[in-house]
Amino acid sequence: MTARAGGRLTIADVARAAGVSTSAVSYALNGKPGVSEATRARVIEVAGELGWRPHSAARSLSAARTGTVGLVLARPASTLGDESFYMQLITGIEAELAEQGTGLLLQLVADEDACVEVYRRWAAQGRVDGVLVTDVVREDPRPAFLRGAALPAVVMGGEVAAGLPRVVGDDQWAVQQVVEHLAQLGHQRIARVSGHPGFLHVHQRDEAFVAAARSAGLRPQVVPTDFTAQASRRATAGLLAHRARPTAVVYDNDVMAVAALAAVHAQGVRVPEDLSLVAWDDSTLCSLVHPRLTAVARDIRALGALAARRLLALLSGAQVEVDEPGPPSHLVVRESTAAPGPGPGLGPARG
Amino acid sequence: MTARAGGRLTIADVARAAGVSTSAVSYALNGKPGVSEATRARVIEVAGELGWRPHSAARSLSAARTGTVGLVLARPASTLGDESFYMQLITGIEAELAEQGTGLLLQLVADEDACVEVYRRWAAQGRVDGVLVTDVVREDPRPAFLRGAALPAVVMGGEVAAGLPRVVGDDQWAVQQVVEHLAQLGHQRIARVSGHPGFLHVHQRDEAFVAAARSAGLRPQVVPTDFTAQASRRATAGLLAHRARPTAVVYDNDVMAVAALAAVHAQGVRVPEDLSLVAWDDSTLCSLVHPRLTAVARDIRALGALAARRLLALLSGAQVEVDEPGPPSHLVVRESTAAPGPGPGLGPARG
DNA sequence: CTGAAAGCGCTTACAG
DNA sequence: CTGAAAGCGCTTACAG
Repeated sequence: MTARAGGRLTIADVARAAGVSTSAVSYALNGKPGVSEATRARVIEVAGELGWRPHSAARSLSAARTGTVGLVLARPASTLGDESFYMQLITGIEAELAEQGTGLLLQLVADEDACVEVYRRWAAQGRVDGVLVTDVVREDPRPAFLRGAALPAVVMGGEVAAGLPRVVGDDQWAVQQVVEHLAQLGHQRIARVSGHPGFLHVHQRDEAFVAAARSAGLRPQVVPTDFTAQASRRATAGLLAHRARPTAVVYDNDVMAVAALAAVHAQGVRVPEDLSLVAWDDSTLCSLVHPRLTAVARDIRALGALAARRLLALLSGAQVEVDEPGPPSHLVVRESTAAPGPGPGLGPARG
Repeated sequence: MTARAGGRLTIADVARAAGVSTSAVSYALNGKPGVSEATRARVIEVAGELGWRPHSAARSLSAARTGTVGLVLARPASTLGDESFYMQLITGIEAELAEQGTGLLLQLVADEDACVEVYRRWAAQGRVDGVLVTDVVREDPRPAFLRGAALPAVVMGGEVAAGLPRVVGDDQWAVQQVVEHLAQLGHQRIARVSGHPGFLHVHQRDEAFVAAARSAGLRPQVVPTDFTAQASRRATAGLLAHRARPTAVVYDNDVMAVAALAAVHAQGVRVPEDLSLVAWDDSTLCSLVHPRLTAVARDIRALGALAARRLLALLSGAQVEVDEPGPPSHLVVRESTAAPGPGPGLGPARG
């Protein structure tokens, strides 16, 4: 009942041990008709005893499916490390894939064009059965390529029509919740320190923010950044230097919000008495600091899992809706937001 | 010059287009002897024009190598997301692998036993050429399995003999730097809020900490945790409640250090006037807070890259040393460490 | 230096 | 329900 010395255990070994043909083993293990239930059970038992598993490459070659899904991330290494978003997303994706015995091939690249090159190579090599796409940018070359290359794909969190199946966010709704929260507290001038405007979700949050603020009678400002702590400090300092400074600022990630908190704190600006702060994408980090940050929370893991499940469905030939809503956002109100101070005076000199 | 309709482009198409045999194409593309340089050049050109790439599964099956390396992480999803360590490590690994055209298969599991199950499956399926191992625990089942399964592996950051090639850290040296720094500032009682004691590197840092403190004439304390912010707050509160409270605390990750900073700050304890804080594994987070945290910095990306390079060398049959030093640690002194306050009095009531 | 052929380990029509 | 055989797309001895 052991493999021949030096060799790999193959389907032939299992067939021999079970006293059936190799095709019977294949049918039995893959849950296909063509074998009696008695034979199927015996084959499964024998395979288990021997510890045989179908050779991945052989199966891929004959079945024309790899059992692997690809994820290419086009963000700087520092961003990937600092924002828990990506690891949470990967965790969610992986959990779903693992459940179905599918592997995750991960590659990190510099930009969307490099991303397309990876897709092109993977498609030519038959390396993956499909890919998961995130961080769609304006004029993103990926959707068009993926449609043309016949490489199945699901876009995560994209807000615009990409012509690909998508798990869509509810950013617009979430932006409204944030603005309403600030309006109810009595804020009149609110600002948004946003991420890189090339990202579609950033652009759409920007527009939603301005629209929601105006319709609530507030005066909005938007400052674009590159998602880094340094850019956040600079943007925040710029906002606070104005005569008509905002009394509340919404940041596009947790790192920028926390960096701003520390920076304004060091200048004697009190949060939330002098300035209210909101972070987008709640994280452990937001609860780590003092005061804890009010934040827009999403179940990123669920987003990843949902996208993975959809891709697997797509690969198994199921009909899938083009758009499916992702996990809902909700505002987690903590201590960093409160009613604005009495007047334009700001800082420790006040009171 | 195009593939036949509906079909995949194969080596036969390239051979036909170049007017040679398929074996000549294979030799030419793989840089093997057996073709003239003129033929090789023409084949490469034709393959490029057609956009042909060897089919991954076919190559794996015949060449008995997958061009893929595996990484299994056995940590809770929250830890993976919160600590930038993992994404930095993956970034470093991936950069090195990508350069050599090797893929990274990533899987997340609950514990070391589940990790072994994945290795077992991968080995049986011929899914990867080798694996990278991190977070070695006491009585870790993985090294023994990997040696037995003939699955090539390199251990990252392990400090003990695992019988596998390792990229080793310099934790002992780093601990000494931290302790010396605190001793020079005049601290007498120092504590270490360490991670889960099951991890070998944690255990070894614990021992090194106690030894270094004693030999410097200091009084050390060690409190084990599970690496979470909550455990850090509890451990820190416990330390500060003692009569002979420490005047400096070293935390085993950035999240715990930042959580403790916020917690003691909320209680009126000033950092560094009343309490000095040190974080292990510097990160963006450590520079985000106020005061910025003194921290032990390592080039995690370089660690990942080095381990990946070693594994690739191992796979290509090169002789590799069993132990190779990883990137050196160094102490980054910032504002969270200073000389201890004048007496046992602590908190806002003082002075 | 080149070509025809076997073989990697599966899956899947196809005939019994 | 079962078995013999072709085929997936490469690599690699082996004979010319």
